[in-house]
Amino acid sequence: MGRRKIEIKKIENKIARQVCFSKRRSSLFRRANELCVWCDAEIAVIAFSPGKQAFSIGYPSVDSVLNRYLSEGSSQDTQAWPHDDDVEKYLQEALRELEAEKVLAEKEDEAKGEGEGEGEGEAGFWWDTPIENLGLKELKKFMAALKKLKKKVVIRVNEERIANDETMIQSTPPSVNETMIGNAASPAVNEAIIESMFPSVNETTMMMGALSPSDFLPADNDDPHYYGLGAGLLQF
Amino acid sequence: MGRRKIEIKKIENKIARQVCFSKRRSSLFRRANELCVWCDAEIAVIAFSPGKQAFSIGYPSVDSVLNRYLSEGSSQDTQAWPHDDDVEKYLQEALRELEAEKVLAEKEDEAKGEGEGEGEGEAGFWWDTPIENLGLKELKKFMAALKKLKKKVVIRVNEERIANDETMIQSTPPSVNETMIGNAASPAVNEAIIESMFPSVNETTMMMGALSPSDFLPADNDDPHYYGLGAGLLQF
DNA sequence: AGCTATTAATAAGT
DNA sequence: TACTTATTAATAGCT
Repeated sequence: MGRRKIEIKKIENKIARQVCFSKRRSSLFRRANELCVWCDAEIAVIAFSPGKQAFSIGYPSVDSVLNRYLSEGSSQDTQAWPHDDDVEKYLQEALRELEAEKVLAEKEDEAKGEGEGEGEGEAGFWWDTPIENLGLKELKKFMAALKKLKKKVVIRVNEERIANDETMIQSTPPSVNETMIGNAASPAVNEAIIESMFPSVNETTMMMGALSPSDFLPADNDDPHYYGLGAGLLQF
Repeated sequence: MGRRKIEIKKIENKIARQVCFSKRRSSLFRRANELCVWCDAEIAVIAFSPGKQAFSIGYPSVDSVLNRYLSEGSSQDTQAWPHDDDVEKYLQEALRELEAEKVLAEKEDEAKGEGEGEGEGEAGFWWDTPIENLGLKELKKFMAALKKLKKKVVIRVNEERIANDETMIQSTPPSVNETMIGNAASPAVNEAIIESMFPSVNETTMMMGALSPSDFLPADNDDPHYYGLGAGLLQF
C-alpha cells in the first residue's frame, strides 16, 4: 500500500527498517484494538523492534490474556496447520540453504586450522560427527545453526499458511511445550529437521536435558533470550 | 474499508461479529508476519475469539517471544502512556456510566427486598458501605463492577492513545505485576478508580490478599480466566 | 514528522 | 463459507 508494491523480504536499510516498523507497529496495534472492540475478542500483542525495544498491548490486559493462554495451553487452539507435504517442501528448501552454509563454514575452519576442535570425528567436520561425541563448542554451533534453520522454516510455513488459508487442514494441536510456532508446525517438524541434519538424532533431546540452558548460548552471544525461561524442553 | 465506514463499537449481531473476527484475525496475523519479515522484529499475537477459541502466532515462536517478554518484564518497554489528564477524562466518563448502573441495580434490589444482604450498612446499599464491612457476596459484585469499569476505561484510553500518538508522553513503565494494560495506564489509574468508588480504599488491596482468587469469581461466573494465575496482586 | 499517489483491505452483497 | 465489488484505509516514497 503506497507508491509501489514491495516484496516480503527483510528491509536492509536500517533507517528505512526502523521507520517501517514504527508505522506498521502502531497500525497493527490499532487493528488489534478495533478487533477487540468490534468483536468482543481478547487479544495480546507483543512486539520487539529491530532495536530490541519491547512494545505490547492487550485487552482486557496483556497479563490476563497471557494468563489465559498459559493456563488453557493450546489445548483449545484449533489454529490450522499446514499439510505435512507443505512443511516438507519448505524444509527441503531450507536444508539446501544450510548445506551452502556448511560449505562456507568448512572453508573458514580450514583457514583457521583444525587444532581447536574438541569433538571432531576422525574423518571430517563436526557436523558429520554423531551428536553425543560433540563438545560444547560444537554443540553451540549446532544450536545456532538449528535455530537459524528453524526460524527460516517457520517463517516460510507461516507465510504459506496465511497466504493459502484454503489449503490448510485442522489438526489436534500439540501440547504447550511441543508448540513450535503459533501451532503452525507440528512436533514432527522439529524431529524432521534434526533427523535430516544428524544421524544420531534420538539422543539429542536427552543430551539437551543433561546440560543447562546457559550452556547453549550461541557462540556469538546473539539472541540470548531464546534460552531465557526454558521449562522442560529447551526452547530454541 | 469497504462499502461504508463503520464506527468503533461492538457488533451486536452475532453472525456478523464472528465473520468480522474471522476476516480481521487472519489479516492481523498476516500483518504481524509481514512486520516480522520486513523489519526483523519478534512478535507474538494471541487472540481469543468471541466464541472462546484461541488463535496464536509468533516469530520466531510464540513461546520464545513470551519467554523474552516475561523474563525481561516490561522493564525495557518504553511504550508511551497517556497523560494523567487524559486518563482522568475517561475515568470521569466511565464513572458517570457506573452511576447509572448503580441506580439500576438499586431498583432491582428494592424489588427483591433487602433480606439477603450480609454486609449492608444501616443507612443504604452495599456500595456505600466501607469495603471492610462488605460480605463475600458484595465483594463479588464489587469485583465484577470494577472489572467492567476497568475494561471500559482501558479501552477508551487505548483508543485515544493509538489515535493520538503525538499527545503521548514517555514515562517509566510499572513493574510487571503492576501493568494494567499494554502499559497504557499507570498503576495510579487503578487506585483512582477504586478511590472514586469506595471511601476506605486503602484496605482494598489488603483484603484481596486475605482471600483466595476463587473467592472473587464474579457472581454470574463469566470470564473466570481473569482470576486464573494471579501471582501477587489480584489481576482483575 | 507531514503529504499524496497507489496499493491493500474489507463491508456489503450474492 | 466463499467470491465479487464499491469504498474506505493504509502506506511507500518523498519532502
